[in-house]
Amino acid sequence: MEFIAKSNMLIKFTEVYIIKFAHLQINRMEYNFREIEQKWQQHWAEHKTYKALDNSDKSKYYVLDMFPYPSGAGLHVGHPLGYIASDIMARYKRHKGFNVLHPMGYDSFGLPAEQYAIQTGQHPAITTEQNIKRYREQLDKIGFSFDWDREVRTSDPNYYKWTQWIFIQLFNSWYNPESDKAEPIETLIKKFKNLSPNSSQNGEGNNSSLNIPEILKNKRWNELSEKEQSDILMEYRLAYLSEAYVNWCPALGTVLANDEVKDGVSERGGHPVERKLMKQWSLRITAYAERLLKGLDIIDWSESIKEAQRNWIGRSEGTSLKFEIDGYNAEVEVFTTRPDTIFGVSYLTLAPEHELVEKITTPEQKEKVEAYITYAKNRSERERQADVKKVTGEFTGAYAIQPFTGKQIPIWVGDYVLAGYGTGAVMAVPAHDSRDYAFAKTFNLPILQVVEGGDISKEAYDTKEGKIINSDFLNGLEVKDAIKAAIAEIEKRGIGKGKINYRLRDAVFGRQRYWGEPIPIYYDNEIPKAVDEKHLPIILPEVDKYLPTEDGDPPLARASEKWKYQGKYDYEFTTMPGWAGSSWHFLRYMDPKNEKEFVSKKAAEYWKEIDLYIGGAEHATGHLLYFRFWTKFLKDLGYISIEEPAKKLINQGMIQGTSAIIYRVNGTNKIVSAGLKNKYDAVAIHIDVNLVDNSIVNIEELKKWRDDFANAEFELENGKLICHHEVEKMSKRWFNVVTPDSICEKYGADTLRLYEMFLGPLEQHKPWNTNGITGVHNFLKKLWRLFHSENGISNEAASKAELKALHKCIKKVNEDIERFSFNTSVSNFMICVNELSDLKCNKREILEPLIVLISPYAPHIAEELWSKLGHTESIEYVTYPVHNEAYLTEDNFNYPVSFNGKMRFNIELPITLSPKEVEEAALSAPEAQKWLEGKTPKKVIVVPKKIVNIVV
RNA sequence: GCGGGCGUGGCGAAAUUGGUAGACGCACUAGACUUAGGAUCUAGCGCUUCACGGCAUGGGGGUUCGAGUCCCUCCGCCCGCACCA
Repeated sequence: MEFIAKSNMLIKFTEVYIIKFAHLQINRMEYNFREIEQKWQQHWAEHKTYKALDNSDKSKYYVLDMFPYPSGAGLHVGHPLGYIASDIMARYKRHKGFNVLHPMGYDSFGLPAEQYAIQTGQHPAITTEQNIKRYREQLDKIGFSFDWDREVRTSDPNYYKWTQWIFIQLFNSWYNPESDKAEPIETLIKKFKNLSPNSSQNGEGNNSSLNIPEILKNKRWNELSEKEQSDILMEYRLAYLSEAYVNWCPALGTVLANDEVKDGVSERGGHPVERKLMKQWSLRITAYAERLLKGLDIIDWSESIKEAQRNWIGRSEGTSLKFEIDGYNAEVEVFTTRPDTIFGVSYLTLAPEHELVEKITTPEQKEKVEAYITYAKNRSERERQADVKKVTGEFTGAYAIQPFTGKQIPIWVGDYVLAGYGTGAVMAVPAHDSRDYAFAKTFNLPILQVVEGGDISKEAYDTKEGKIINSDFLNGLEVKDAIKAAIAEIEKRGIGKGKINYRLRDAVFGRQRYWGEPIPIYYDNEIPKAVDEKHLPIILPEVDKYLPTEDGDPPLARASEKWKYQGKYDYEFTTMPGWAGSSWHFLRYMDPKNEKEFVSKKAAEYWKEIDLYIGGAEHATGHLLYFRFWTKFLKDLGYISIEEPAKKLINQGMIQGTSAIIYRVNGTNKIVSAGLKNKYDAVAIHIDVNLVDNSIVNIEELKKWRDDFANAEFELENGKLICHHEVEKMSKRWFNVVTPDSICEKYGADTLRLYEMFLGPLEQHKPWNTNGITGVHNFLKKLWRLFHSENGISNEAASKAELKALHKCIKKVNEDIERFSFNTSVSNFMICVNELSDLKCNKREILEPLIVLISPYAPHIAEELWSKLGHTESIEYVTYPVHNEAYLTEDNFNYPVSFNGKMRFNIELPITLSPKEVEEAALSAPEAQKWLEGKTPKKVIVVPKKIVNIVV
C-alpha cells in the first residue's frame, strides 16, 4: 500500500516536474519583446551604433524627417509613421554600405508654448524642455536609429545664433538681376557710387534690369544722408523693413505670412485675420520666384506638391502699360496678360488702396469714393472672399486716355482689384474677361468686342482663340500673334513693356511674439542696422509677462532697460516666425557642434543635399518653399554648393483616428449594443478607443472609465457590447488617441513599426485601426519560432525550396524598398516566413540572411536573433543579402496558352527554353494541335515566363 | 472656376513594363489539439450556380490576341489654389 502510494507520488512529482520544466522551456522560447527591446535600445545607445561619420570613404546617404514641434500632448500613433519609414531607409542603406546621416531634432519655438506661458506665467523654455523630454522617451521606445549626438533645437541659443547670422546675411545682401543671384550689398553700393547723375537715363546701365532710384538721377550717392542711403538700400535688401499691408490677427496679436492664413482665418486657432498697414520685416523671396519655379523640374517630389508650389508662385506673362490721366500730370500703370484686347478697354479699375485714388477723385465724387473705400477696408478678408460674386465699386470722376485711340475712358475703384498683385490697377476689357464683364454689367459700362467668337451679350468670351476685330493695326491677327504685335507696339511707343508677374508675395518675417528668435537688428537714430556678427547670439531676454505692452509693442519691449545693444541702442522687438529655424536645420545636422560656422564647408561638401526627406504635405507652400529659398540664397553667397535642399521628398499620409461610439437609450442609463440601437431612441456617445477590441467593448473597463457607466444597464448582442466606429481627426476630444507607448507595451516596438508600414501605402491618408495588428504580431512570433525549433539551428545545406522562398523574398523586398513600397515588403516577409514554417526550416543558411533582410523593419528582434546565432557585432553592420536568380528560376513554370478568350490551357515547359523554343513547344502541344486542326497560326505571342497566345 | 490625386471583396489592401485580378493581413466559417484559451495548427472565404460554367476592378465606349493598368466620356470622393487681370 505504502509503496503504491509512494510510487504514485513519485509519478505525480515527475509529472509536476515535467510540466514545470516544459513551462520553463516554453518561457525560454517565448518571444519576450519587452525584454528584448529594452535590452537592445540600451545597447545601441551605449555603443552609439548609429553614429554617422564625418570622414568616410563610403558614399553618403542623407535621410531626414521634418522635425516635430514638441507639443504638450505628446506623440500619438500617427506621428512616427514617417519616422519609421525613414528609419527603415536609413537602416537599409547602412546595410547597403552607405555612410548614413539620419538625425533628429526639435522645432522648439512656437505658439502653443507661448500661449501656455501667457496663461500660467511659466517660461516657455521650461514647458518646451519638459515636452522634449517626453518626446524623446516616446521616440526611444520605438527603436529609431537616429544619431542623437547631432540633435538640434531651434530654441537653443547655440542654434539660433546661426539663424540670426543667416538673417544678417540676408539683410546684407541684395538680388542682382544681372548675375541672377544674391550678392553682398556692397556691390550695389559700388554701382550706386559709380552712377553719374543726370546721365542715368541712358547711361551705361540702360538695358539693365536694375531699377535706379529716382533720387540718384539728380544726386550722387555720397551726397545723400545716412538715412537716405539706408532708405534706398532697404528697397534692395533681401531682409528689409517696409510699410506694407499684412495679415493681422488680433486674437493672436501678431502678423501672419500668407501660408499661415487659410480661408481668411489663422491656420493655428482659426481666428479672423484682417489686412493692416504696418511696418514690418520681410524677406524678399520674390527675387527667387523664377529659380524656385525652375528648380521644381529637377527634384523628385510629388506632382501635387510641385503643382501647389507652382500655383503659389503663380508666374504669369504679360505687359505693363501706362495710361495718362486726363487733366493730371499722372499715369496709371496696369498689368495685363491680354495686350491684344487693348482696343476693347472701356474703363480702368483701381484697387481701393491704390495711391492715386485720393489724388484723382473729383470733388463731386469724393464723398462717394471715400465712403466706398471705408466700406472696402472694413470688410474682412473672409467676408470679401465669401461673397466674391457681389460686385461693388465707385466712379472716381477722372478719365484716362486710351493710348492708341486717344479716347477718354472712365477710372473706377473696385475691390475686385487686389492692391497686392501687379500694379493694383487693371485695364478692364469686359468683353473678354468675366470679372470685368460682371463689373461692366453692374455699372452699365460699355462692352466692346475685339475678339471673334462667343456671345458677349450673355457672357465674356475669355478664350484665347479667335481673330482680332475692331482693333486698328491688330485686326485679322490670331490672339497669339496679336499679343506679340501689341507688345511690340507698346514697347516701341515707350508706354510699357513685356513683363512677368508673380503671385508670390514677399514673406512677412516679424512676429509680435515672445517665443521666437530675436531679430538681430538695432536702431541707431531710427536707422535699422544689423548687429555685429561677433555679438551673436542675441539671447532672448527675460520678460515679466509674455503679452504685448500697453502701448501695443511686442513682448520683447518688456525686457529690462539693460536689454540694449551696446548698452544704448534699442533692439528690434519682433521675433522671427516659426519657419525661420526650420529653413536650414538640414544643414546644421551636418556639423551641429561647430561654433565658428553654421556648417563647415567640408561637412557641407560631403553631405550635400538631403537624399530623402519625409514629412507632411501641409508644408507645401510654407516650410518646403522657404527652405528651398534659403538654400538658394546660401548657395549664392558661396557657403554651400547645392541649388536644391532635397532630392527626393515623400509626404507621408495623415493617420486619422477611429472613434468608438456606443449608444445610450435617451433619458435612461441603459447602454445598448450597436446592432440594437434602432429599436430605441438612442444617443451616440464617444468612448475611449482603448476600451475596445475588435468592436467589442470591455464593459468592466468601461464602468471604471467613467462614473456614469458604473451603474449603467447593458443590453448585449450574443453577450457582447458592440460599438460603432467613425473616422475622425485623432484628438483627445474624441477619445480616439492611440499612443505608440500603449502599442509598444502590448505588442512591442517591432510590431508597431511593422504594423504602421503594413497599414497601407505610406503617402495615403488612413485611419488607425488596431484590429489588424495581431496579424503582424503573429508574424513576429512565427519568425521567432523558426529560430527556436526543437532541433535548434542546423548547419545543413538548404533545400531548393527553402532557397527559393528566401531568394524570392530578398528580391521582392529589395525592389519594394527601392520604390518606397514598405507595405508590400511586410507582406513579402509574411509569405516567406509562412513558406519556411511549412518547410520546418531551421537552417542557418536560410535564417541568417532572412533576419538581416527583416532587420530594418524590426530591428530589436533581428539583433536578438542575430546574437543568438552567435554573432557579436551588431546586425546593423552586416551586408544586406542579395538574391540569386538561379534559385528563383530553376524549377518549371506553367505556361498557360490562351486564344481569343475562347479556350485556355496550361502546358508545362522548362524555364531554360528560349522564347522561340517556347513558341514551338506551345504550338506542338496536343491541345494546340487539336485546336489548330491544320489552320496556320497567324501570330504567336510569347510573353516571357507568363503566357503564350496563339492567334489564327 | 483652375490644378493635382483617387475609385478593386465585409474591411486594410496587392497586382514593377498591359499578361492566370483579389497576393498578404483582419474579420468570418468549419475542424484538430486542449480543463481552458484572446495560444497553435488545418481547410474554406469576390458574386452567382447543386454543378459544368457564367459575371466581376465606379458607369459607358475605344485601342489590343489580351485592359484594374493605355485613350475618350460621364459619375463620385479627397486635396491644393481661388476676383492673380
